Amino acid sequence: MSLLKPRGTYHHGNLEEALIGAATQMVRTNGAEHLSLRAVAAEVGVSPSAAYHYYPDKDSLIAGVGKELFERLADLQEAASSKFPSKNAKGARARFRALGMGYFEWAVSEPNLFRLMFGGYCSIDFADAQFKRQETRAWNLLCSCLDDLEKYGAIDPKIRPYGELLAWSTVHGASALIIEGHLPKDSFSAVLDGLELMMGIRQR
Amino acid sequence: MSLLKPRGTYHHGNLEEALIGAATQMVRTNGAEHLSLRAVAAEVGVSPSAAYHYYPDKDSLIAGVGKELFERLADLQEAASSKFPSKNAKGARARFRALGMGYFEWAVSEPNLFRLMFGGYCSIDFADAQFKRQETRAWNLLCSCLDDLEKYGAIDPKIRPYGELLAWSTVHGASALIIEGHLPKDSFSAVLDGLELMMGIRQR
DNA sequence: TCCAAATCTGAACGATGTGCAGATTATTGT
DNA sequence: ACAATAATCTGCACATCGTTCAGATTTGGA
Repeated sequence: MSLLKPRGTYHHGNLEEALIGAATQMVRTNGAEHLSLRAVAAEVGVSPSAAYHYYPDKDSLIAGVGKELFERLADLQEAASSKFPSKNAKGARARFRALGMGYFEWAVSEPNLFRLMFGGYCSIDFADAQFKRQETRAWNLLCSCLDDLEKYGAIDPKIRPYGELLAWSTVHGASALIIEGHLPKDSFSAVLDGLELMMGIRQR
Repeated sequence: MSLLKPRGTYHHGNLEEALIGAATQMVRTNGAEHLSLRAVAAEVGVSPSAAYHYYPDKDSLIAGVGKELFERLADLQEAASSKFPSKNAKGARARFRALGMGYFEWAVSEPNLFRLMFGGYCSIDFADAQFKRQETRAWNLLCSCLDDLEKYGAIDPKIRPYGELLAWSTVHGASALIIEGHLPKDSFSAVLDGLELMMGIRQR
């Protein structure tokens, strides 16, 4: 179903999703801080007030965008994850790297969307079931990867309890610092190298 | 010198700094996304246009706030650093922990200011000398701490080359994820424990 | 003392988020 | 098939915002 309302019609037919779609696109290119509700409505071919039937205010619309983005990120992680079978130490290690790299590449390729998710631009209700499910899904991918590494003796067992926390913090921190220009882009692979070294992640 | 212009006067006398001060305070409590140039001017007792004599637009004012905040953070790190002499392994370790804790506590106690600095809200000119100096100052504190740890054999030499990158990324990432509600507040000490463990940072 | 530079005001413009009354279309019950 | 009701959308209005610009006020130097 199209995002733009056919002219001559009164009902859009798909407004809620169309608004999210247009808003996502506009945040993607202009940044969340420059998003205009009126521009989103115009893009979709609808009056500004129409949006208020689905979202009580602009912040809620942005939160809606955010919720969808967490789903996209979890999908990305799942795709990266499923590329590497992880039936042995080598596979688990490749999966770990793919998860980190996927996270970083998402951040670098879509900095405005990444900022929207993690920069305090959107006030998602953290009790929201849909959101919780997506974040848990991504978190579990990381956990099971670490579990595999442990199973194959490919991670320092002393470090294992800190694994999820450290991996996410480090990868997220490096990604954030890089897209904001505080660290050079090419430093990420070094971060990942260092992280694997520190965690005792090795083949075999 | 006061921030509010005495009524009955025409010239403020200290507008540039007063604007930054008022803006900082308002960002601190309301967040950068809700900062109003007009409100800042009113707070200082001046017409909105007056600000344009010192800052070409609102973004520049926010950037000015940001620049000052990086100075404040470097000061904080310096204070935390100088509390721990680092004349031996134990001291160097305490200093490392103080640097990490100081960074985190700053983030947690002033989330809106932290977001302004690192969330893409302010477009600081990274070539700006004043900014560069402050960021370098903080970076050097971390480097010399790691150097000390190395000197006293209190860090895994294999890890040392990745030290600054990993420490900053991890501490920053955990801080950011925590203030945005993605991780519980009390997880930070675990992150720091894990980081020290991973880096082979130990007493003696 | 007088002139130039620095500093600030006031009014104005277009754009924005949001509320509300009412118009238009879809859906449901009979 | 038709009427009543709900869902959806429009148009207008209002306050606020960032920004511009002509001009008022003050300061400092020759």
